[in-house]
Amino acid sequence: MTSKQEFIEKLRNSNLRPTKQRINICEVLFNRDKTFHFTISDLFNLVKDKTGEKVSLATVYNTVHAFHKKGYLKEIPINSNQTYFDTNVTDHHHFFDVKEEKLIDLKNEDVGPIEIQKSIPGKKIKSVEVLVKLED
Amino acid sequence: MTSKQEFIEKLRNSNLRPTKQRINICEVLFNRDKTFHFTISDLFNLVKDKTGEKVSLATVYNTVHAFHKKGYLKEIPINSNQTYFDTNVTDHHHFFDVKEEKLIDLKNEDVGPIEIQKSIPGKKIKSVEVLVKLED
DNA sequence: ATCTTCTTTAGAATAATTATAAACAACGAA
DNA sequence: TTCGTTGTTTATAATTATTCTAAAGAAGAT
Repeated sequence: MTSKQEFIEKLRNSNLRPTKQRINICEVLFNRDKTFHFTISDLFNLVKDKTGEKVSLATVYNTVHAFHKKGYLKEIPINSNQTYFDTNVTDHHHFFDVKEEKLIDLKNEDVGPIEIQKSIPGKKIKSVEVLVKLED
Repeated sequence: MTSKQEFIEKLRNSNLRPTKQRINICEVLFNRDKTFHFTISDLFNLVKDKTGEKVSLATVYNTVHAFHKKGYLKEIPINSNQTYFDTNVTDHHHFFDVKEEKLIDLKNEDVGPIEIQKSIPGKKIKSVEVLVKLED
């Protein structure tokens, strides 16, 4: 069970004051067992459903972006018109079930080490992400 | 050098009639040596610059989508507000220069073999793609 | 308490994409 | 070739995701 104190700490670390609305957002994001893949729209609706309190869309965007910047959320690249985020911020990869449009986590040990044998002068590697598409 | 006949064939295979506008689009897309990464907006501007003839944005969208559906173009998943396409439809990997918002192809031999040690019952792997983000 | 600074919010602004519908072009049969 | 059918182009409107704005309200420090 994740405590309110942890939420407040996360918010403070992200340079956000712990307001009622933001704590409700944390409740939906982090008070769960399994990793959570979501769009802003998903989150917006879940906050209302789970806490019974309305939060404005702008607050959801603002909070998610701050968490993302701080590294408490990870953005996931899939072909979609909406941006997906993930509460699992460890270095990991994804299956994407093309038919069902569903994301599935891959543990780091599920994918062998990836060697990049090319470099661009003046640039360094920020991240390496693998997307494995699945079909029937 | 790619011929007009090839463009017409690609268009017909995609269930599109070969019109002047669509052939102009093909000219920009396929009449080149190296692989081409683009957004719809890039393509729209290049058609005007390269052929001297204006094409409506709607026609560009419609043609690109048909080619994508048929497999003549590939969509590249990057975290961006715009959708990127690639004329290289083989399985391959990418660098993405986050600052300059530019895609760079990685040859298959630039990336070591990738082992996926997990499987989902009833599903098989369709593709494995790596996106390497670069920063300064 | 009080003052400053940050936050919330509804609604407006923006940007990418998709839909619409009227004028027009390609196709194919006679 | 001509004509009817069907697909296409286009400007523009509609839609959708996201960001911005500015006024009212809440948190933090003293």
